[in-house]
Amino acid sequence: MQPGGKRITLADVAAEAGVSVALVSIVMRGAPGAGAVTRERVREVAHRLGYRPDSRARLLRSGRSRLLGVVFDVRHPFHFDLLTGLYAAAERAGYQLTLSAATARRGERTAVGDLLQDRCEAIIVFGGELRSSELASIAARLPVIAMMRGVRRKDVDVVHNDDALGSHQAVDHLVTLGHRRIAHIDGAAVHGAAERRMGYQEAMRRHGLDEYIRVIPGGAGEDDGARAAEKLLADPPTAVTAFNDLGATGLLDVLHRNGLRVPGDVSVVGYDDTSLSRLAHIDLTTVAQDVDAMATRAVERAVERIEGTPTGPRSVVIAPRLVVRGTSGPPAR
Amino acid sequence: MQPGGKRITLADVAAEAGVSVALVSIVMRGAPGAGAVTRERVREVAHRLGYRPDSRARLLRSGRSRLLGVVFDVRHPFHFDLLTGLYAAAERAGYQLTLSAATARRGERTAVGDLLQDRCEAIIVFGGELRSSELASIAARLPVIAMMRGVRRKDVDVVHNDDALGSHQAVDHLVTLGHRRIAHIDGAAVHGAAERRMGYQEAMRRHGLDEYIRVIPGGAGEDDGARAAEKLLADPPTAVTAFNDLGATGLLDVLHRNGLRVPGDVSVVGYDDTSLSRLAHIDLTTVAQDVDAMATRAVERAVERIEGTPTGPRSVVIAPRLVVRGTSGPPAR
DNA sequence: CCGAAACTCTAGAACGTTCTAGCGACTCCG
DNA sequence: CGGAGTCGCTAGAACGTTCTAGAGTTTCGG
Repeated sequence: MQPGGKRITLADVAAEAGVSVALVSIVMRGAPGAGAVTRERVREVAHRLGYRPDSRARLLRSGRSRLLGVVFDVRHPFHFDLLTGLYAAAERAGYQLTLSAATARRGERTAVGDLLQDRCEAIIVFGGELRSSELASIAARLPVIAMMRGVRRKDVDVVHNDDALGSHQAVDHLVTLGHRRIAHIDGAAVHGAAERRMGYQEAMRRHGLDEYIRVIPGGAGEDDGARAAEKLLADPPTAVTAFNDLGATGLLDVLHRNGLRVPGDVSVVGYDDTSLSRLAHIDLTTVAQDVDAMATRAVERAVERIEGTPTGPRSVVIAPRLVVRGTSGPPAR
Repeated sequence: MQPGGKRITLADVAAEAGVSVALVSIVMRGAPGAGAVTRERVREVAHRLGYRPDSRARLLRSGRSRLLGVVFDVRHPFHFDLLTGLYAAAERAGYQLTLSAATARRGERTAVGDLLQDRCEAIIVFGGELRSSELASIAARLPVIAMMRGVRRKDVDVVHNDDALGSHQAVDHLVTLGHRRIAHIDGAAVHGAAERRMGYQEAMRRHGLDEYIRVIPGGAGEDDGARAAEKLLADPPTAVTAFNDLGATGLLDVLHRNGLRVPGDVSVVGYDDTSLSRLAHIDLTTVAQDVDAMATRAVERAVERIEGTPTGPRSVVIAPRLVVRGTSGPPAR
C-alpha cells in the first residue's frame, strides 16, 4: 500500500456523509431501504473519496462470492477465444470470473489449487491434464464443469463440441467436392482425438468409402502434423482431415516444400478455427467450435448447479460448423 | 456450495483436534509457537478433513494480500508468453497473481476495475489501451507497472523492451547480409511503433544508408502488413523490417502471391517472436523480447514499491535479441 | 530450589463487509 | 385521534482468518 494511501472503507464514507455504515452498504449495493436524497449524497461522497468495495470482505460475510473459477492453458490459442465468450456469459448470469492459468512451468493441478482458496462457487476447467478421478474429488466440494474433454464420472458436468459430427462435416465437404481418397491425421491420446477419428471413419463408411479409410498417427503439435505428412508423401491422398489446425499447418508446410499444391493436388481441412487458420497466409478450411454457445452453456450449467436447480443432462454437446477457406477444392482430374 | 458440502474452517479443524483456533492458524502458517507433536497432529487432522485456507478471510485480517493484479489482452499472443514468465517471477518473490483479461467485448478499463476490488497490492498492465492519466490516477492508490508501453507520468513504473535497439539489430543483421535498400513497415499509433521506426531510421543513417530510408504506413494487424506490402510491390526493396510479426505475416503472404521469393528476392524481419513466427510454415526471422527478464523486472519493481524499499529508476529497459530464421538471407545479385 | 527465561498454548479483538432486528417518525384509514 | 403500516435509518452480530497479550508449564543457571 502506498505510504499515505490508506484504503477507503465504508466507515470512512459513513463518517464523511454523517450516516451509519449499514446505510452506506445499502446504498452501495443498491438495496432498498434508503431515501432518495441520502442515497444521492452518499453516492457523491463515496465517489469523491474514491471508495471501492472490498470484494473479499463482502463475500466473507455474505457467503456467496458469485465467482466462477476458470482454469485455462496459455499454450492453447483456442482457450483465449473461449475466455472471451465466458466473460460475456458470466456477466449475463451475474457472476464474475477468476482466472488461473496453466503454463509450461505451472500445471493444472497448481492452477486449480489456487482457485480453491479463492472461494469461487464453481470451477470450469478447459484443459485435459487432470485425471477424471482428480476432477471428481474436486467435484465433491464444489461443482466442476469440464470443457472440451470427456470425463468418466457422473459428478462432473461436461460441455464439449461434437467432435464426431465435426469430422462428418469435414468428410462430407470433401466428398461433395469429389474426393474419395481422404486420409485422417490422428491426435493420439489428446482429448477429442478418438471421437474425431471415429467420426472420420463413420463418415467414410457412410459414403461407401471403406476401402479409402487411412488413419495416420499424429498428435497435438505442428511437428506431429509434419511427421504425419512425411508418411503420406509416398502415396498422397487427394485430401486430408487433420486432428487440429496446428497439425494441419505442419502438414501444409511439408506439402509445399515437396511441391504439392494446395488445394490443387491435396485439400486440407483443420479443426478448431484458431486465429492461425484465419491468416491470409494459411487460409485454412477448418471445423469451428461454437465458442459462444459452449461458453454460455458452461456458465449455465455452473449456475444451475450452484443454485441447486434440478439439473438437466450432465453432458452438453454443441454442434460445430464447417468454415470453408482456401485449402479445400475439387480434386485434380 | 454443494448441498451437504459445508466449507471446512479453522474452527472445524480446531474442534476435531481438540486445540484452539489460534493454534491451528499457527500450524497452518508454519509460524513459530507450536510443539512438534501437536503440530503434526493438527496437520494430520487438517489434511484428513480436507481443510483449505480461505484466502479472503486471511487477507482481510492481515491487510496484506501478497497479490499482484495483472491485466492482459486475450487478443495478443505475446501476452501469454509474458504470463508464463510472470507466474514464475511472482512465485519466486512470494506473491500470487490474479488475472483480469481484456477481450474484444471487455475493455482494459473494466479489467482494471475488477482488479481494484480484489485488494491486490500492485497492478501490472500489459496493454496500451489506457491513457497515461488514467494509469496515473490508479497509481495514486497503489503501485502501477506498465509493460510494453511508455507512460508520461512519474508515478507509474515502466518495464519495456528497447524497441529502438531491436530495430538496430534487425537493420544491422540485414546490412551484414549485404542489403542496402531496406524498408520499414510502421506500426502507426501502437505503443512502441514510434521507437521502432526511429530506431530503424537511426540504424540506416549509422550505416550511411540515408537515401534508402523508406517508411511505409502500417498498423498492428496482418491486414495492415498486407496493405503496406501492396504499396511496396511497384518498387520492391531487397529487405523489409516490420513493426511486428503479424504485419510481417501479412507481408509474406502478399509477396508470395505476387511471385516474389523470400528470402531470395526480399528478406523479411518481424518483431516479437510470437509463436506464429516459429511455425515451420512461416519461419520468420524476428526480434525477440526477453520475456523472462521483463517479467522478473516487473515483479521486482512491483515488490520494491509495495514494500517501500527506496526504488531505483522508474523505467526499466530490457535489451531484445535477434532470432535468425528462414526469412532473411543475402540479397539477389 | 528459586526466580527468570523459554516454551506451548488460548482468549478475544480486529479486518470490511452484509444482514437481522428493531427503533423512531411519518402516513393513512376508520 | 389512535393503531397499523410504511419508510428511513442504525446497532451490533456475524463471516474465517491473523495477531496481540498473556496464562500455564517446563527448563535452567546459579
